[in-house]
Amino acid sequence: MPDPDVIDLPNFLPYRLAVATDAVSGRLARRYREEFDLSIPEWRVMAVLGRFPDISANEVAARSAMDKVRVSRAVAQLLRNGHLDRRADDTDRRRTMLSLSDSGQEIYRRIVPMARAYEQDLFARLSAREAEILMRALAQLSQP
Amino acid sequence: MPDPDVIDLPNFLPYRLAVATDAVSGRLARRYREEFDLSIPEWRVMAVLGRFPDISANEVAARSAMDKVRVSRAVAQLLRNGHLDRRADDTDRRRTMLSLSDSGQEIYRRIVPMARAYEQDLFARLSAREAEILMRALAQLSQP
DNA sequence: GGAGAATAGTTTCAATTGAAACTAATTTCA
DNA sequence: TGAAATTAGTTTCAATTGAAACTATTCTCC
Repeated sequence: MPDPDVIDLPNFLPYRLAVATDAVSGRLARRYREEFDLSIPEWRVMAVLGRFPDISANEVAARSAMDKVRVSRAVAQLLRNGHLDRRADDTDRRRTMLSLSDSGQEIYRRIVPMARAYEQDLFARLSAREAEILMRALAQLSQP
Repeated sequence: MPDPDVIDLPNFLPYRLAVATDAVSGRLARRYREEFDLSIPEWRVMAVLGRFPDISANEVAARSAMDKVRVSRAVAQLLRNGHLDRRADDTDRRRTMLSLSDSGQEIYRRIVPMARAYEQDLFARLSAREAEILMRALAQLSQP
């Protein structure tokens, strides 16, 4: 029976979530950086474009849980590094359609198995039932 | 059966974790700021000192999953706002022992029920069994 | 005892971030 | 129409962050 006047940080859900995310994202970020010279925002942009080619920066933002500023900067960096192609949308010249360049596709082809393997290593710490419930619980907690 | 050459970001565990943490921490951070004028690092320092009074900044860092730089800055801000007392350790004058001041205890007394209530709102989205498994899974994922 | 290594905590510096302001283009509707 | 509002995307500005350097003190062990 926990003391109701005190909070034990390691058992406090928001703290535990943050610690788990730091651990999981931190390790992954290091590998993206070391093996592919990508930041997490850059990876997210590539992941979205690998799955949904030829969409606008706005659509990337909507599908990556990032605001347009972060997407804009990640896209700019990926363009500098030659990993994206960008073309103006003829019917709406405010929009620019993005897709992975050849070099971007090459990286994508290599990064996906690595990311999957990392995810599998994480799931290996859990039973199938735990994994399923975890994913469902995270979806619940993500709702506004 | 998912396509093994593509990653679907919304089902990718590290991404889902990050999104859930952003949502949960973001809402909480806003309330700490609006109701108590505290940042998350400042709240963590106070939470640790509420549970373990009179410990050093180093011990706070160890118990709050923050590095010493973040702790140092949070402590400096809390001192500026009068929420902490600091006294030099006589036996080791590098160390300084920290504890909540009267004003800090007053805030702590009010913030704990709010944090608990927020956590309860989160748990209300889950069954008891889901909650238990979630907490266990997060602990597993936090391991190095 | 005292030189060198280790530790507690702070400061500096550069990178990352989001809010707000901005530019350019499109849509709305009077 | 065309003026006002909206939207896509970028830039500016200030705040937050961590790594590395730093200061001050203590510990190690010859």
